[in-house]
Amino acid sequence: MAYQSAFAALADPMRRSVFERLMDGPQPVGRIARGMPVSRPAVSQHLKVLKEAGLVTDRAEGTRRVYSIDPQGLAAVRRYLDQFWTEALDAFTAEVEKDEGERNA
Amino acid sequence: MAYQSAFAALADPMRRSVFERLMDGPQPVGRIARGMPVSRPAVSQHLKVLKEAGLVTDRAEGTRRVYSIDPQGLAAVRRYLDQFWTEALDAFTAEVEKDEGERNA
DNA sequence: GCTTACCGTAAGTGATGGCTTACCAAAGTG
DNA sequence: CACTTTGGTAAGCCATCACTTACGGTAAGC
Repeated sequence: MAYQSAFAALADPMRRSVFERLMDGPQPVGRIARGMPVSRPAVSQHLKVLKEAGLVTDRAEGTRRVYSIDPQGLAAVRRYLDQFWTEALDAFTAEVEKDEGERNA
Repeated sequence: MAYQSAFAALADPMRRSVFERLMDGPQPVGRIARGMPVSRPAVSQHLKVLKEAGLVTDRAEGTRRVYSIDPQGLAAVRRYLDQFWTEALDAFTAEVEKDEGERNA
């Protein structure tokens, strides 16, 4: 249902980096920002976008905010792609079979 | 391997519309553009981006160019997401179980 | 209470990107 | 050959966006 914002969120390379960092498990903003080529506020803004896209969740832990990956957004994108999968793949292989490898680009 | 450009390509709503139109099967540019709120050159530009992202392929048919969905780009995005799937989902459910529903957003 | 650490937000700026119109090339049709 | 159809490309414009610095607000430590 929110695959639209999820795509937009994952389109930016830096924001993907932020997202991928969370693969190592939940982390506070400061830790995520450390070692990144952009400022901490920039990371905060990226996290906000990711959160609105349902790709991450945050929880307060003292003065820190710990972010973790939210499977919800991932699931939305996955569903969107799967919607194409059979449909498009059928049409594609049908095309390929029709003119059996006379084209390759 | 080209999930990067695929995400960027699918981030734009209008470009997604172009892409989704191909679900009805391979179509020439003119047919795709007809009924769309943007000009035909705009559609051409979108198709170029989609092509470079490995999401569509084109073949010449007389003076027309017929575009179809290319599963290759879809597969790349799918693999990228799956890479998170287990990893992130494990971490997530682990977190959820740890503080068993005391937080909800 | 004061200071420090942590983080979100506001404002401003430079770059990216999607759109339009205009133009050009190629393939069919008389 | 002239004419039409089809579609890719160039140039220019305007909106969006990612980044920076500056600021404010809250929780912990002394």
